[in-house]
Amino acid sequence: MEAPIKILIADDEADILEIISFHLIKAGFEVHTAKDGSEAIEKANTFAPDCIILDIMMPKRTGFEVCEYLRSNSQFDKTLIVLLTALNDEASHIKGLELGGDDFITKPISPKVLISRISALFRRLQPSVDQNKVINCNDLSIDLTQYKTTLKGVNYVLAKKEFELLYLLAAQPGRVFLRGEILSQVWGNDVIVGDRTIDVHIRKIRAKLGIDCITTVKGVGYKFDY
Amino acid sequence: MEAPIKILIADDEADILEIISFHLIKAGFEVHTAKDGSEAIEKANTFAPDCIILDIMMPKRTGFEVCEYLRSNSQFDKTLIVLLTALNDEASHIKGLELGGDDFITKPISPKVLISRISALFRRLQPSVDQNKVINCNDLSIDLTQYKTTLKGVNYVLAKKEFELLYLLAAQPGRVFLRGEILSQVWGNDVIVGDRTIDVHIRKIRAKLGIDCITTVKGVGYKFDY
DNA sequence: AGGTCAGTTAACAATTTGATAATATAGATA
DNA sequence: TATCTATATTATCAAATTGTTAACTGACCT
Repeated sequence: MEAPIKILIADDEADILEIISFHLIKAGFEVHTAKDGSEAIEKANTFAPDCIILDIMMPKRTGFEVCEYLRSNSQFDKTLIVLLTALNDEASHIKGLELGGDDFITKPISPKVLISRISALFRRLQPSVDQNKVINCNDLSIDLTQYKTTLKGVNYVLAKKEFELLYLLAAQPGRVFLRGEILSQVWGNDVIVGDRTIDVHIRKIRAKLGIDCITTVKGVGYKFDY
Repeated sequence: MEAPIKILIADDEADILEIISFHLIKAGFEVHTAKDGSEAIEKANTFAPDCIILDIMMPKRTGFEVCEYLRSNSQFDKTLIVLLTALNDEASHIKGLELGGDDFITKPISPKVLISRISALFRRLQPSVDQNKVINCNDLSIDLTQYKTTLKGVNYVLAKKEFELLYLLAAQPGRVFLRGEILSQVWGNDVIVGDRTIDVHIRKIRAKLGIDCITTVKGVGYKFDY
């Protein structure tokens, strides 16, 4: 199971927060709330949500201001921003999108429509995420460009060979890699190392991650199975 | 100059076709039109547009049917689909998005809003190489135009090479840069400098900023992580 | 001429990694 | 069960890699 998508909702009307939260949670999202613009920025930094729903008319900072702040901060590059407003005003609509908003929805909002629209946005966002050689399997994520391995959101530091070995196996889950294949892929054809070397690295991966994601196929090789 | 973005509009009302075409062309898009669902499919195949705007109520085939056809065809995976309708009906709205539509807009349509929304969709679709010369990450700001680095509002003076190195890494937070990449990006391909040079500069950056924003990935390279 | 500073390098320390050997264990087979 | 084989485990050491410091060079300024 993958980590749930995190959504932050910011609105000063408690009723709206409540009803939208309810529906989003029911739809399987992890939801956080904020009651004004400042709190929205605070919680955005704390929770690193995947999507932020901002009411435009809010105390302390307007939705526009929050949007502008988020878009000037590269850590929120991939964060979807949905703006809400009671007034169906063309200028606001355009301004919201120009400030970097991804969607602009006019109240009254139908929760179902809101969820549909958010889902549509995520559907589009997804492909750009795994373009950078990330393997996702259940709650395990292996990112080649970042040399980063996370399990249930927690980061595990693997050494170079360990990482390359895990990445090789995980790239084709279930497929058995012969020892020879592993040697030539991870160590290269000219390097000669003993057979036990693979075992030791496999062991280190299993120990570090604490899960049994690599299965031994006796007399044949290893496979990723998780 | 890049090739213009191609948009196909399908609507049975000639007025609407005309007015939207006019505005889209003025906004720099290449526009094709279709007056019913069948023609839309035909022209989609011929012109391979980047975006297709579909009225739902059309002769021969409805916008829903066209949308469904396009989405069942992998060559249109990356094609944006925007659905238009005169009736603000929640069920249609949801249906349109569930069929794979990227946006759903209710008539009457403001051409400016339509263009804003389409632009917002393209902004997300194209992993735009950040033209922004200022990188902001948490309380750290790196301004290329001013060669200025501030942390929590305090200015830190980095030397040229230090700055360029930090800027390179921070431009893609999390991504590991190989030593070779760093050398060719910061020092240039022809310059030959010793191995320790990078380390020493990294060290100076870490010392000056006083924060651990650069992570070493042993045997691989360095990454910005803050 | 003297001083300062960025950039580089050399030398060495500190650390991490990888490979091996030795031993233990599990699984299969007779 | 005894035996054999393949793998698991552990400890150890060598090698690779990076961190750190200080010294050197040349540019630029006074």
